Amino acid sequence: MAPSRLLPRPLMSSEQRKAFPFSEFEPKWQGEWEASKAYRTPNPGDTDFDASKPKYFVLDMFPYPSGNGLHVGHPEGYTATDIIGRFKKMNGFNVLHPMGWDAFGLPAEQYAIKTGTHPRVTTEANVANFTKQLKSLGFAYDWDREVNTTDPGYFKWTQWIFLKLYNSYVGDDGKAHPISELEAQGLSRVEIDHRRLAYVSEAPVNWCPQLGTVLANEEVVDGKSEVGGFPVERRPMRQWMLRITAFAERLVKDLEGLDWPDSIKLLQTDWIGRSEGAFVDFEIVHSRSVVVNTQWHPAGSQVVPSNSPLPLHLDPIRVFTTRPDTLFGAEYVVLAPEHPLIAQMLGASVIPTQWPTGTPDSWKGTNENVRDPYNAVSAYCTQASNKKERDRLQEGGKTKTGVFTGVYARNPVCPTKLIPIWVADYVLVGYGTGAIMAVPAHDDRDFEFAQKFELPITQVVQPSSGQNWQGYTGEGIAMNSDFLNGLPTPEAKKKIAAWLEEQGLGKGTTNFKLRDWLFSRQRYWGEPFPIVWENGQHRGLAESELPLLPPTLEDFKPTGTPEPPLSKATEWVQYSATAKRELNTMPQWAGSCWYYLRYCDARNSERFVGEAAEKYWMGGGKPGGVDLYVGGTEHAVLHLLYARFWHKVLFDLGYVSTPEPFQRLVNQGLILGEDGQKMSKSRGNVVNPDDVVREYGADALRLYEMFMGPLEQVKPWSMKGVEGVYRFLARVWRLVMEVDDEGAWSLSKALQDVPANKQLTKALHETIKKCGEDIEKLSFNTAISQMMVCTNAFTGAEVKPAAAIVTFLKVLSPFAPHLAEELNAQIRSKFPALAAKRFLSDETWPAYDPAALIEDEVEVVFQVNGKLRDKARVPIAATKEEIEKIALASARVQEFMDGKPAKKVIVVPGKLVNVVV
RNA sequence: GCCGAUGUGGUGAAAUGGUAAACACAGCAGACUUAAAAUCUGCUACAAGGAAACUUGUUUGCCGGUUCGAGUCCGGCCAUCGGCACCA
Repeated sequence: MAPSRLLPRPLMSSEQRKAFPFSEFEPKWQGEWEASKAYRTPNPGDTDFDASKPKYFVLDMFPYPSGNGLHVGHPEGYTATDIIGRFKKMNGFNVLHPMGWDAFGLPAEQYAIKTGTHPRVTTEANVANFTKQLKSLGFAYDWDREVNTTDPGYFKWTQWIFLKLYNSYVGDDGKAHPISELEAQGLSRVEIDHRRLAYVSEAPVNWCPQLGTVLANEEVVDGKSEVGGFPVERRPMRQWMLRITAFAERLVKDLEGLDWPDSIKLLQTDWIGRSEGAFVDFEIVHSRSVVVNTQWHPAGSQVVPSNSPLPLHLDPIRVFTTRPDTLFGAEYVVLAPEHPLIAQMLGASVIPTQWPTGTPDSWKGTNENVRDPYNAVSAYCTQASNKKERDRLQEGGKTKTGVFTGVYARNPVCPTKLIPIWVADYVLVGYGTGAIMAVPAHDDRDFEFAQKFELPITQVVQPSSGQNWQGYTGEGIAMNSDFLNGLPTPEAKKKIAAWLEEQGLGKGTTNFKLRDWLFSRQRYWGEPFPIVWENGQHRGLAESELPLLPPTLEDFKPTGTPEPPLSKATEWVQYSATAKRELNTMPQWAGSCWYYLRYCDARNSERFVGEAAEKYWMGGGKPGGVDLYVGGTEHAVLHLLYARFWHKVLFDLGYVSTPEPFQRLVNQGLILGEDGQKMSKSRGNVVNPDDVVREYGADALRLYEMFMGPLEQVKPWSMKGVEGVYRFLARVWRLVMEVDDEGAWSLSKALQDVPANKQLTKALHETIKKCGEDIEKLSFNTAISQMMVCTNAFTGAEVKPAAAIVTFLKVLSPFAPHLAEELNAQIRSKFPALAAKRFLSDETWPAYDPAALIEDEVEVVFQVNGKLRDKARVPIAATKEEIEKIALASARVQEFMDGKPAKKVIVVPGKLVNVVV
C-alpha cells in the first residue's frame, strides 16, 4: 500500500490556490460601480454637470461584435484608454469614455444565410456576450451612452447624414453647401445631380458573385475580396458614390494640425496621392479631319485617307502629366483600354482597317490573327476588360502590352510632329484623364514600353550630375525643347504651363489618386438608403420618414444576380403606386463614420447630437474634437479617411464645430501568440481573455497587457509574463493583508498609522511623478515598473505606513482598479480617516513633493577619456570645482591618467566628471 | 520597386547625448517546510584572470562620421515586419 501522502490529494478549492481573492472582489466592485453609476458622465444641461471643468474625450475604435467574442487584442487599446480616462478624471477633467457596437456587417448576414437566424438575433446575442466580457474587465465606460449602429435610433441619423450628403454640393470655395443654392441659381435637375456629394454612377465596379455584392476598391486585395477571399470581377453597374474627391485637398492639408503619428499621416497622404501637373490636349489627326505628312515616322508614311466624305469632330486627347516640361519629348500618346475615345474612334471608323504603310510589326499587337488596327484595338480592349485586376498585375508581372491604333495625334508644341496613339493597359482609366503623353526618355514605364515596341526616345532633360539620361526621371536642365532650353525643371514647368494656357492647349492642375467612394452594397444587413425612384429619377425621403427600417426577410440569400436581396421584399420595395425604394444598403463604414459624435449625446431623439453637447465634447480650440483616439493600424486609411470626410461635410454645413474629428491618434500594436505568430484558430495560439480573467483576474490581464512593452509595438503574448504581474499584484495585496490564524485574509498588523520614512517617501513621490508623466505619454510599461520598484521598497519595510499606501493605491487605481478599490476599503475599515471615502476614482490624483525627491548626496561617476573608472558620493550642493577636485584626487582616476596632465575636465554636476588626458 | 517601422542579455524590455541592460520572465543558490508549492533573500550581458573580494577587456544589426562622451545625432549598408504597388 502506498503511503497516504502520495495519494492524490483532495483538490484544493480554487480560492486557496489564489494569491489574493480577486475572483471575489472583482465582481463585487464591478457591481458597486454599476449600481452607483460611478462612471456616468453628465452632459451640459444635466443638473450635476460642472461646466468649469475641462473636458477629455477618450475614444476606442468600437468593435464589431463577432461570434468569437473578445480576443486579447481588444483589451489592449481599451485598457490604455481606460487608464488615461481614469487618470484624467482624477485630475479634474470631465471625461467622456464610451463604448458601442459597429454591428452591421457581413458575418451576421452570412450566418443568417447558413442558419436562417435573423442577423438581429445574432447581433443581440453577440453584443450581450461582448458586454459581459468588457464589464468583467472593469472598464470605466459610461454605459448609458452605448451606441449600436444597427439600432433604428442610431441609423436614423446615419440615413439623415446620407441625406445631407445627397442634398449638398461642393462650391468654388471647396466647401459643402446645400443643394438648394443650386436650385436657386436655376440649375437643371441633371446639372444638380451632377454636383451632389452622393450621386449615382454607372462606372465599372468590383462585383463579387460569392458575396453577392460590389466592393470598394479598398476592400479588394489581389483581385479577391478582403472578406472571405472570393474572386472579384469588374462589371459596370448602377451604384451610389460619395464625392470624397472633392475634399481631397483638405483631407491632405488638414492632417497638419493633428497629433497623429507621422507614419499614419504619410499613409493617408500617399493614399490621397496629390500631384501637381498639367492637362495637355493632343489633337487627334485622323482620316476624317485633315491629312498631314508625318515627319518622323520611320517609313515616312502618311495617314491613309478614307473614302468617308464627312468631316468629323473628335475631342482632343486630354492627358495629365506631372512633367509638362518634357512635352517636347512626348513621342506617343497612350489611352487606357476603357477610355471612351476608343469606343468613339472605333464607332466612327476613325481607327482604320489597314495598318498605315510601314507600321512596324511590333506595333501590331500580340494577336497573330489580327491583321488590322480596327480589330487589333477592339480585341485588345475586350481582352483588357475581361481581365480581372489581379490578372493585369499578375500575368507576367508588369510586362507591358499594347497596340497601335493606326491613328496619330499632334504634339501641341510642335504642330508638324505627329505621334502615334496607342492603347495599353499600363494606363489606368481611373487616374487622371485615363490618357497619357509618353516621354520615354524620362519615365520608367514609358521607357520600358518604348524599348519593347521600338518607339523613339528623345532626350529633353539634361541630368544635373553626369547620370545617364535614358530613363532619367529626376530634375535637370531642359534641352531639345525650343523655348524651354536651358531652364531648370521647375522653371520649365512654369513656363510651359503658362504657354499652354495662353494657347488654350492645356492648363496647370492638381490630381489625386483618391477616387470617389463606392457607397452601395447588395446586402441585407446594412442601412437602407433613404431614397426612392420614380420615373427613372431618384429622390430623398423626407426627414420625417426616418428611420427607414430594413424589411423583415426570411430569405437573406444573395439573388445570384446584381439585384440586391432587398428586392425580395416586394411589398417594402413598392413605396407608392409609382415609386420604388432604392434596394442597395450602405457599407459597414457608414455607421462608424460618425459614432463618436453620437456618444456626445447618445439618447437625443431630436438631433443626431445636441448642439451644446457637441460644442462641449468636440470643442476645445483644436482642429480635432476627440482628444485621444486609440485603435488598430488596419483602420489607418479607410475608416479614418471616411470619418474625416463626413466630419468636414457636417462642419461645412454648420452641424459640428471642428473641421477634424480626431486630434490625437495612437495605434496599438498587434499582440502575437506565444509562438510569435499572428494569433489564429488554425495555429491554435489564440489566447482567450476569459481564461486569463478566470486564472489571474481582470487586473492582472489589464496590467500585463500594459506591461508587455510600448503600446504601439507588435509583441508576443506570454502566460509567464501574466504570472509575473499577478505576483506583483499579490505583493501589493500583502502590503495590506495577511493570513490570520484561521487561514483567512485580514488586515496586516504591520499596517500602521505612521508617517513614511525618508526612503519610502522618496520612492512614493518618485512613483507619483513618473506614473503621472508616463500615463500622459502612454508609456504604461515604465509606469508599471516604477510601481513595482515602489512596492518592493514597501515590502522591505517592517512597518507599512497606511497613509502612504493609500496614496500608492490612488496611483495604482487606473491600472488595477479592483485591487486598489478593495485594499482602500480594507484600510478604511480600520483607518477611516486615511482612506478614500467612496471610490478611488472620485479622488484627486496625488501631487508629488519635489523636496521629497532630493537627496543630500548623489553618486557621481568619474571617467578618464570617457571610460568609467571610479564613483563617489558627493554632496548635492557641491560646486563644479569641488567635484572636479574630488575626481582628480581619486586614486583610480590618477592611475588611469598615468601621470599625464589633464587636457580637459568636463563636469556635469550630479552626474559625472570626465577627465581627458 | 517605392514608402514606413523595428533591430539592445536566454526572453519581454529600460535608458532628457552623460554609469547600457532599470522592471519583469526564465535560470541558479539560500531561508522557511518532514517534503513540495507558495513566499522571502541573493546572484544572473559576454570573455579572460583570480580561492575570493575583485580586476581587465568587449558589447546596443554592420561600416564610417560628429562629440570630452553615441543605443540615442549624421552618412552609407544589411536583415525582419507592415503598407503601397504601372497613379503618368
